[in-house]
Amino acid sequence: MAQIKDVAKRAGVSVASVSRVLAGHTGVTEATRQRVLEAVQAMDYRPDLAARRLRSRRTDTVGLIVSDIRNPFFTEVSRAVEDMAYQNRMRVILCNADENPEKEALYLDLMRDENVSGVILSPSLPTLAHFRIQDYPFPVVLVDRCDRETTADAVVLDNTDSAYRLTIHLIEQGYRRIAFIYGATSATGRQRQEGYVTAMATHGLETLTQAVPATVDAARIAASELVQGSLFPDALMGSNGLILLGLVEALREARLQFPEQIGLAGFDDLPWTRLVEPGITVIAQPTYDIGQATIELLLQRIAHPSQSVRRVVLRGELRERGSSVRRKDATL
Amino acid sequence: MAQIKDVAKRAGVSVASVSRVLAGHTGVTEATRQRVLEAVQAMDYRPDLAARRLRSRRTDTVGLIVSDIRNPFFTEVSRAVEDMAYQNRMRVILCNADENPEKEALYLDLMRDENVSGVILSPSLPTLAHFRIQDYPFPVVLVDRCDRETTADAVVLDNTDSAYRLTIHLIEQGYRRIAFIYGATSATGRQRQEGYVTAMATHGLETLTQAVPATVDAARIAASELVQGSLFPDALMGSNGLILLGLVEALREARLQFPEQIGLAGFDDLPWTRLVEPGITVIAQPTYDIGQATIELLLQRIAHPSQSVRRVVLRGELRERGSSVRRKDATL
DNA sequence: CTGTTAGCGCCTTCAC
DNA sequence: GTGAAGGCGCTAACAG
Repeated sequence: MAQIKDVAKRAGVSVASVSRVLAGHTGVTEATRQRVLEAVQAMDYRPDLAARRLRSRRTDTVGLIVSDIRNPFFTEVSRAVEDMAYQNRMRVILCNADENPEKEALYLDLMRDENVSGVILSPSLPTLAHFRIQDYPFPVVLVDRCDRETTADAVVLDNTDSAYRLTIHLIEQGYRRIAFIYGATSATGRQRQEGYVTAMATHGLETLTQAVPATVDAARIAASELVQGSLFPDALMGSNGLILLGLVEALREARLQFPEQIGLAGFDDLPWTRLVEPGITVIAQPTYDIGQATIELLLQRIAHPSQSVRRVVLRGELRERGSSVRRKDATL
Repeated sequence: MAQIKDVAKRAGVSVASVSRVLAGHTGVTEATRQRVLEAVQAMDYRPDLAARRLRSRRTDTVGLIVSDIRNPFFTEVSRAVEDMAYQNRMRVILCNADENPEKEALYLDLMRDENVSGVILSPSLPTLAHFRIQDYPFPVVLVDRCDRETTADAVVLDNTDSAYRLTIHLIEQGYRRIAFIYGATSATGRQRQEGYVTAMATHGLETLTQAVPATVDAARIAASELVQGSLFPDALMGSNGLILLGLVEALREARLQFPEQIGLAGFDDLPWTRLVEPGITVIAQPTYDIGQATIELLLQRIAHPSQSVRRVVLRGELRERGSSVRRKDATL
């Protein structure tokens, strides 16, 4: 492997000049610049990143800690982060916390060891509860999940408002006993539940909520009990794509047709929500945009460590489909 | 930040001893070992990875270059890789090539710059065609995609055989004019197409194949033309989950019911294939196992650079569902 | 504008 | 068994 001094020798300059040219510093004669670049090219010189990182004390690396990589929401966010990061000459270290606070802590610790330039994190509820930005030696931008109280850069959906609009939609379609099944491990689920509660209260309706671990199976089991119990909901709402999937499975098992026998709506416009007849009404999240906004916020923060804390809130879009059409016997 | 010399000072030993203890070397008195560990603990000392990497010339980092992170197959593979890698004290650098050979080349180059310990790659067809393991200064294990000719460690599905079995299943169910729509950018698609062709030939049936870019939209458009054209297929097969999704969309648009009006089957047992009535017949891939086997192979290769090349072939599992049930008018 | 040089923090011979 | 010392390859401060 060619080293910087080999390049310097070949170009007939000092290592400092080579370094300067490669760093894009000004104050180098065009002539030397050319000679250096030529030598670099000829020798296929590649700076040793370990050495550079040791010397410069920066890694140009972003840590991405997602709650659950299997959730298509996070997949798409990761894709956006990855795209933008490499465009900005940054590496991405991927970590999947599997909704496990201990793993989150472990990975955050690892990020410290790695001396990353910054971290993107979608914290679980326990982590978020104790989260203080000043506990970390690197900038952190939260994505998807954050509290009103959290003092940190963040990019989130308008969760409460979106859930409110979705609930109102169901109410307007004539549903009354609407049950809300939501993920207990995230701030997002809770905020969406708040929106649901507010909407129900506005119309003087009783609420019916159920917190579950954010998995398909947990949602399926909870929904099964709900529809077969004595509470007789006339519509089901799920707080995210995985939970919504569990609800559909439960309704299939119970042989309940939607919207004829029970209404259905949820979050995340996943491909299958259009394919399951007659289509499922959802709030679509601008997932790629969320990821993009997050990495942009992080890059800005890295560039300007002391700029004021920002929160970017993106709007969810209601996509009405067959699963929530007006009940024949509805009376408003 | 505490450094190794601070720890040494506090423990009353030399930096060499600290280094030895931390590296788990033998030949250190239990007494000094204890004093060092105590000091490390007390000072919350963390070795500087950049320095360690420069000095040791190894990064303990794995590069993961997937074709398309949105494909749930690769999501699950990534999850397994990530799990196992961190369990083995390795970092994972994530790269999403988006089925783009240029991006693949770019990322492979980047892996070289990063001096990674090894790379996991799911190559596009062009990359695979020119792929020679000796062109890279690090071990590479291929995942999901590889040719018969490729001389490299690899973990793949029994693509040809699985496709053969799936096709035979359709034939046995009475389908005759079976069309196969497959991803043109991967060896996988082509191998599955071979299995289809073999199965059709076995029964003296005419083949009907269509290569498309491996995206939902491309598959949808191709399928639309196919079912509305003059070739009148009586069944459709898709070579992976994204393509299968496109096929379903096309059938919906054309208002063709499966299995009544047309049979349907494909690859990848995604959640929605059970939910789309009456369920879609698929070959299920052991995705997590594939990922796990891949990283294990890579770790072995890193440990034993000169061990013989290995190929791990995992078996796909046929899951029969309603979309391929026997046609009423079938005559074998 | 260019070159010389002193480290960045750690590991690892090599003596003792 | 332990310590002293020389780099790993690069950047940046300083001097010219």
